[in-house]
Amino acid sequence: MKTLADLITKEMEQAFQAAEYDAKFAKVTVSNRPDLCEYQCNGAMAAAKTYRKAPFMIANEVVEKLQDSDCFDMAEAVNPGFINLKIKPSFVAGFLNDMAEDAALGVEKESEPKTILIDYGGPNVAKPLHVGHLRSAIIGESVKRIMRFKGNNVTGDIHLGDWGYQMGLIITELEKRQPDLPYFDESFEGEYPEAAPFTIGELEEIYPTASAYAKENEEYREKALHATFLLQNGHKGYRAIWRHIMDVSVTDLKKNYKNLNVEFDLWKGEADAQKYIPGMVEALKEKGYAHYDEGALVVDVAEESDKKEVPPCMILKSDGAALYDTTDLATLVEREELYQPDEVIYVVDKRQELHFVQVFRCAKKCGIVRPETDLEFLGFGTMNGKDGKPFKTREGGVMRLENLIREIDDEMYKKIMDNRTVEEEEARDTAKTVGLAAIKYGDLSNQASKDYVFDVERFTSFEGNTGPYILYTIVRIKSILNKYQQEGGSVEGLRLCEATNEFEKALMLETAKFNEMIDIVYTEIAPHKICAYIYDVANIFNKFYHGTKILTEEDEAKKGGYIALLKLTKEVLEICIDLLGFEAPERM
RNA sequence: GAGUCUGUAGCUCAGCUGGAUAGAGCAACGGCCUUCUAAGCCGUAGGUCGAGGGUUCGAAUCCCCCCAGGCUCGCCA
Repeated sequence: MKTLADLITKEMEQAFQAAEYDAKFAKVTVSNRPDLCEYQCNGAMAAAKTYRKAPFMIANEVVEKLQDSDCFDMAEAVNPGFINLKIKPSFVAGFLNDMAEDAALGVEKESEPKTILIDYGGPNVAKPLHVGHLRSAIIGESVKRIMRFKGNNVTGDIHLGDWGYQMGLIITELEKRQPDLPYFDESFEGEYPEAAPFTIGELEEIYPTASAYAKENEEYREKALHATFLLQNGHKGYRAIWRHIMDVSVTDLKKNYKNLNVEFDLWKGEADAQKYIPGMVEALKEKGYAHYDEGALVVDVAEESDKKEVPPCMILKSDGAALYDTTDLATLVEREELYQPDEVIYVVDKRQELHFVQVFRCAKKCGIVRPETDLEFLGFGTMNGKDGKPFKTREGGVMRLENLIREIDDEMYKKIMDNRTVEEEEARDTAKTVGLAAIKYGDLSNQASKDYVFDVERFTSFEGNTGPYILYTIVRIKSILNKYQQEGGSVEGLRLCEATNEFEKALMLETAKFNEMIDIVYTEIAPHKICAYIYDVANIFNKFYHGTKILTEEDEAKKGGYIALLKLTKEVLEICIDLLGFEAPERM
């Protein structure tokens, strides 16, 4: 269904035309002076130049044509040429009743659904998740849900870092510790054990140990590099170890992402792209796109309009090995073959922008993707600590994600136990739900592309513009609706009434902006605007709540209207937080 | 050095395809719980929107220049 702003603009267009002005000046926007009006049109001022006429006169002529509109309660021209508007309560109520009947609350699905692949998460196997992985997961998940809500065919791919030097390091360290394992016996002919020779805990210790040792011991480093080479060239025993690493690590990753309420459709990784590399490299050479430069195989991707030099996309190092560019290109080959996406969105640290510019250009230039494929780089900023520097533990180390979440949950749990008398188990559950909302809202309420400060104290204080405040508002609404039902009322089939006070009107107008807001968020890929919106809704609801007795209202029709408005507000908020990737508890 | 992003209240951030008096939250101060959850509501105080120039009837927003900071700049990912 149309947005409220569109409906109003249409009405305004008719008035402009009736007054013999071009309808293109009729755009109506939300007022920036809520004390004066609800919506406004600035078109008369823009039209003044075209028609060589005072803006105020134009505004007046247009306003005259609006006097018997069934849309506006008030339309007035104000100096220097603003047209100030107030919407008829009946018009808003009608709009909201239509909205309430629609499962998507008035949001239209994409008329031509696209096949979209979102590449996010990007953890490395065998390494614990740390705070650096948080943003990609949170933002990517939200973007996925938004795209999907608009009716697109969306696939989320975790794109594991599961190939390369790190694997060689683990294999080398493992051989050093347990040389008798059959994987290292070149003459071994039997079946390798099914169980992995390490736990996730051991694995997470092996990698950093090996990595540190390789930096000081050249021989060890050479060995690890060689192990990497052997693995990539199909060494049977190393392949078996690799599979163990994958099994153990992916099981653990799934558990961790589940705790974050983040879900991937595909658990593909860099390893899956390897088999596409030889063919791709051959094709690039054959078609003449790639050439050797300083010993490395590269594809030039510089363009004339570049303000700065864009280095070529490197396909093979001078020693013949593949690297980052290669794998990402091969992944695109794979994706094209398996999914033919119309759009691929990369939710990645913004520092990787240049790399993706190179990869995208190369993929387009060499026909790895179709010319019309939309390759989108959604770079996000760094999560900083209170000091404005990248987030660290108190000791200065990298903060593990699990620990961060635990810290927030514990803080949350204390707060719940202090404030309310609830069972311990319920408090634990609620703490998890609210803690996750605090983290996700804290992240998503900032523009993705900017760095932001993750302040544990602030995020656990739960006041003001926070996830918990939003949840608290939803819980309040739920509580009233539940009580209404306990008293024998039914929330189904109720109709919203015309607003009779300013708080109710404000809430209705805000709720009515839902589908317009979603469309903006969708086209701009801007989850933070959902946060801004629900914060407004929550604020306005709380004002309304404060000033209006709902359940004790004696006029039954009016009370029914209130309940219908509450139900709709709750649905709007719940859809929004679902798009952000968290949910509300029943009580808190 | 080049490119790029950022600079808005003490702190953390919105607003940036130009509109009327630049908005929130936190922190500070003062009110509101025998009544639907006080994780709330109401109020007070706090700003030459980094500096300067320009375009415009109108600039935090667009253009130029300068200052400060972050990030990136071919064989790591």
